[in-house]
Formats: sequence, structure tokens, C-alpha cells
Amino acid sequence: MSDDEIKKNSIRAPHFVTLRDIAESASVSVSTVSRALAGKGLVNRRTESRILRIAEAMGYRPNALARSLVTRNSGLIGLMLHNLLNASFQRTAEIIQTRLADAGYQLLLCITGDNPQQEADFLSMLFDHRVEGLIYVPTGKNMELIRRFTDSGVPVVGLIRRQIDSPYDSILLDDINGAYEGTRYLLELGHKRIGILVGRPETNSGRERLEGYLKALHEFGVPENPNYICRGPYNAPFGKQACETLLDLKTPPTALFAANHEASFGVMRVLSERSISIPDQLSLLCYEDEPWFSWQKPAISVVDSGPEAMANLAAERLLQRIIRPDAFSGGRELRMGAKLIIRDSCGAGPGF
Amino acid sequence: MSDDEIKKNSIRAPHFVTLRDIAESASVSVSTVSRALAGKGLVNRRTESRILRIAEAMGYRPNALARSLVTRNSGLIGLMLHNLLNASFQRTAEIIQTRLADAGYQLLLCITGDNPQQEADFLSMLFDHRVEGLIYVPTGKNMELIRRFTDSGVPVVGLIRRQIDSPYDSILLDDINGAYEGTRYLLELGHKRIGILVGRPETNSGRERLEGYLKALHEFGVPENPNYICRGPYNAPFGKQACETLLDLKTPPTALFAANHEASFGVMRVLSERSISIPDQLSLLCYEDEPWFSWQKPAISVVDSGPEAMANLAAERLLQRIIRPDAFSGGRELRMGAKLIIRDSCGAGPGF
DNA sequence: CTGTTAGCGCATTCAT
DNA sequence: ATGAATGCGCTAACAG
Repeated sequence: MSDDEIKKNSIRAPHFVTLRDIAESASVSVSTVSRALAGKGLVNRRTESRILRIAEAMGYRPNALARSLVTRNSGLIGLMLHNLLNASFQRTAEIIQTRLADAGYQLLLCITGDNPQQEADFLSMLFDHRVEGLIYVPTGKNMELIRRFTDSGVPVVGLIRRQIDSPYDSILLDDINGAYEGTRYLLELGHKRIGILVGRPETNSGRERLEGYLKALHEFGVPENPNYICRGPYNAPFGKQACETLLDLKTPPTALFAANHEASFGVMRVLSERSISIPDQLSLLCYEDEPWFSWQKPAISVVDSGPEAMANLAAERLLQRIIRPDAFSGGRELRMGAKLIIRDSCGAGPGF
Repeated sequence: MSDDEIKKNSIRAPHFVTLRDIAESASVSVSTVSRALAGKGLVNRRTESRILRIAEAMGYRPNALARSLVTRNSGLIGLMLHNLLNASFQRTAEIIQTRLADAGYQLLLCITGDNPQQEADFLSMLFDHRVEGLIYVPTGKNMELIRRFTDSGVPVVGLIRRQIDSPYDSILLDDINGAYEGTRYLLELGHKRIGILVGRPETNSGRERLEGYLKALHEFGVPENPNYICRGPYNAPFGKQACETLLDLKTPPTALFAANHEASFGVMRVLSERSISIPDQLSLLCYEDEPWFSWQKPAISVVDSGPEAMANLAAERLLQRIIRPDAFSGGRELRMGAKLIIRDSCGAGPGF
């Protein structure tokens, strides 16, 4: 009978070792065990080490949930990204998780697919889990939910996109300047027929990169040519189609600025298909670095948007806010400067 | 005085709304609120809806920590990977998080860098957080810690690598067969001088892929040539060096099997540099698909190890175990079959 | 249908 | 230096 009970329990309810178990085994109170394990030296040296040994022997591990409940620190941080396909997001996720783990936090990862409803669901779940901080790329549709966090004193850091009046810090990319620098580089090489592929006008990067491109053009007194501007979705097929269109122009560009990252794949495919020699026949500049860009022949020059720096900054910033929750200091906006990485895919243009 | 207190509290202690708050506001007991929110219909329709409205109005959100503590379900699942750079790991992470989120679980992401110490630390943290399941790529050095999970009835699913006698399910890749199929494909195309790049003998994939390669060779009566076999680390520089070595042989291979994924980058670089025409002058087959492979010209044929299928299976398997924790059924080993994806990088060989 | 009572595992007063 | 008592927010068994 009793035997039966024991067996039944041991199979179905794998009891986790608790402070109480240790306390009983050590013939002390739960509080003493708690203190001993805290290691603040509030306990007799001898009994402390005895308790430690027993705890070790019993395989004790603190229940983070119970602890969180009383300390009001979950040790959890939420990270919400669109996907993990984009090289920038990968770097971001990896760096942030590593940095936060070093600081003793665990990362709750959420992939939204840039879907506002998904975002809303995840935001609720993260809130329920009482994350102590949140880093995310906003869709912009769930500001009321975000306000839940900020109102509760949970720091939030936004990435890449930002609504005006966001009650939290944001780390943005300097797409205007990045595109400007890239275009200027091509202009200085002597190109004036520069084709550009960018995201749609609805997107931030689409607008800003085009703006930077135009700014450089104007600065060099080069008239803009609508035929040289291709706007489309973030995918390879668009890049293929756009590249073909550009190359088939009566006076095709002498340089291509693939400022829509995903489209670069399609562009490179077309250039290979048509056996266009880079940079002799055509100069190619891409946006956002990709590991294999440097292993292409020729190695592809890029405007690097700096995802690593952004991720590091985001993690740092969040940790700062957690430590010093100055309620009134939120809402700052930081721009992560873009950097031109010159490799071998751009050559001299016809000149002016 | 009282005013002062209130202000002070409202600034420094952003009180989260609790069941008690709602109960007071609705003049009912905490349990009634709990029941109403549970929505099992154990409460008067009218009061239930009233409570729901009040909860909504007060912005109530359940404290997952408190709930977990009593229900003994954290709703958390751990995922431990080496990195997020490898395309297979990205897909794995994304798919698993999505699948588990659908099932109502949140993912705690850990990046170990294949470092046993890191792995140990993460395993402890995950255990402390009382994850309800764990999916990971084992280093193989922390079996005692893993046993903590399995002994406690927490299901574990191993990925890619497996120690004999692991007390949990593993989803492995069929590298032997994958390499065999790939090699056989090249042989059938008429190649007999096939160079191969694989991981070091210490690695699983290194050993198995070489085995598959040799098996195919023997089956076709082709003698193995040590000069055609290059073993090295998982990185691009190795690929570059190895590829150069192979090509500089007096009788270089007519086909290259880049079965060390990361090395593929270096290989492709060399082939471009030397303007070797694929597949006319040389056939190229890679291992593990990469998004841009299909956008190269020619599109690269690969042996796909099936990370998506593996991730899906892992998630499914874990969820099953969580639902039905049949203590005695663990320890199964599943092989995820590899698949040959034929694109344009392999052509006819000289024949036999 | 509803309120009261008991914890979940832990940290933290308050006594001693 | 230690034990007893309290409560974190919630669910669940028990009475009514």
C-alpha cells in the first residue's frame, strides 16, 4: 500500500529538491538554508558549509520562478525580431543574447514575421512573464501595449524603426547618410549613371536610402533619372527583374547600388548570367554586409549598416536602464552610423 | 503625509495589477476573479462579465511567474545552439520558436559557441527557470546536467550529435547517406576523380560524410585517392586553401564535393578567381543549402541536410513528450534523411 | 455559484 | 547566528 504510493509518486511527480528538503536533511530552518545559499555570510561558517554540501549532494537548484516572484526580478528579457533569415537580424540576436547572458539575463526570443497581430500576442506574453526589459523592431501598430511596459517601469529599446513620440530609446540606422556615402563614393569614382534598387516608399529604409542617393546626386550636380530608380519588395526576384530592366535601358547605368539588401541576390544572379564583368563593365555596390560578399570574386563592396554595433549598443543601453530606471530620461533616439567597406566591386566610371 | 507616500510609491514601485486589485474593485473574492478569468464558466454570467470588464479596464495581465509556481508549468522551453551564423541553425531556431509559440510556449534562447562550460552554465539556468523542455545540440560534455532534466521528467531532444546511451531522443542527420548519394550522383555523371572537402575526423559530420563518400567510390569500383581528400575546420579559409591544393594537383579532380559547408565559401572564391567554368571545366556539389546558392550562376547543386524538417520534427517530438511523458520511451534516435537538390553546377564527367 | 483556506518555493522581516 | 512568521500572485480543494 505505502509501497504502492511511493512508486506511483516517484514515477508521476518528479519532485524538485527544495529548500525545505535541505532544511530537513540538515536539521535547520528553511531561512538558514536560504541564507547559507545566498552566501552573504550571515550564517555560521561551519553550518553554512555543511548546508552547501548537502545542497550539492541533493542536487539542489533554486527555483527561479519562486525567487522571481518575491524579488520581483524575473531575470528575463524579451527580444522580438521579424525573422532570422536576414544576416543583420542573426548578428543582432546572437550578440544580444550573448551580451545579456553575460549580465545574467536570459533571452525570450520572439519571431513576428513583421505581423502586428503576432507582435501583439508576443508583447502580452512577454509582459505576463514579467520580462525586465524588451528589445524589439516595432511594427508600429501596438503602442498601447508597449506603453504597458514603459508605464510599469520596464525599459524598452527599439531597433531600426521608430514612431514619433515613442516613450523609449531607439537605435536607428543612418540610412540617409549611408546611401549618401555610398552614392558619393560611386560619383567620385566618376560614375554619373547610377542605378539604384531600394525598398518601397512605405518603408523607412526605402525612403531614407533614396533620399541619401538623391542628395549625393544633387550635390554633384547630376540630374536624377527616374529610370535609374527601382523600388520594390525585399526579395531576390525583385532584384533580378529590376537589374534586368536597368541593364536593358538604351543608356544603362555604369554603376549599380543594390540598396535593397535581399534584392542583391537577384542582381548578382543576373550579372553572372549575362557574364558582365565586375567592376570593369559595371560597378556594384551593395547595402548591409553578408558573410559571403567578401568571398565572392570580385569581393563585393558594401555600405555596412552596422548591426553588430547596433546590437551591442542596444544591449548596453537596456542594461543601463535596468540598473538606473530614470523614469524621465527615456525617449532618446540614437543613430548608428553606416560605414563604407571598400572591396573590389567598384571601379572608375566614365568621368564627368 | 499620506499624499507623500502615495506619490513616492507611484513613482518608484510601478505596481502591477493583481487579482486582488480586481477583487476589491469588484467586491468579490480573489478566487472568483481567478475563476472568472479562467473562463471555465464556473461563475455567474453577469458577475463574470463584470469582472472581465473591470480587469480589462484596469489593464490586468496575469503574472506568469506566480501561475507557473502553482501549476508547475513554466511555459518555457530552452533552445541551445552553437551559433546563429550557420544557415541551418538559423532555420532551426526560427522554425522551432514559431512552432512552439503556436503551442503556447516561449523560447529561452542560448548560444553556446560549442563551449562546454557555457553549455553547463546555460543548462543550470534553464533548469532553474524550470523549462518544460529542452532542445539542444550537445557538446557531449555535460551529461550529468542533462540527466537532471530527464530525471525530473523534463523531456529533452538532442540535435545533430548524440552520445551513446543518451537518455533522450535525438534527431540526427544522415550524413553517411547524404554524402553517399552526393558522391554517387557525381559518379553516375561520369566523374571518377572526385575531390572532397570534409570536417576533421574528430567531428561527426567529418567522419560520416567521408564514410559515405568512400562507400560510393568503392561501390563504383573507383579506388580512393588520398590526395583528393581534404579535411579541415569549418571555415572559408580552409576551403580556399584546400581547393587550391586540389586544383594544383598534376591530375586534378573533375568534380568537387564541398561537404564542409563553411568551406564552400572559400571554394567558390577560388573557382571565381581562376575563372573556372562551372560545370564545364569542373563540377561542384555542396553540402547544406544556403539561400544564395540558388541565386548563383550557375545555381549550385547541394545535398540538403534538411534543417527545416529536423527542426519541425524536434519541436513536434518535444511537444509530444511534454503531453505524454512516457518515462520509459525515451532514448530513441531518428535519422533525418538527406536530399539531393540538383541545380546547374554539375555536369558530365569524362566517363569510365 | 461563491468565499475561505492552503499552499507553490523562496526571501525577508522580526524576534530570539 | 538562527527560527518563526509573512507574503509575492496565483490556483485549487474545501466548504457552504
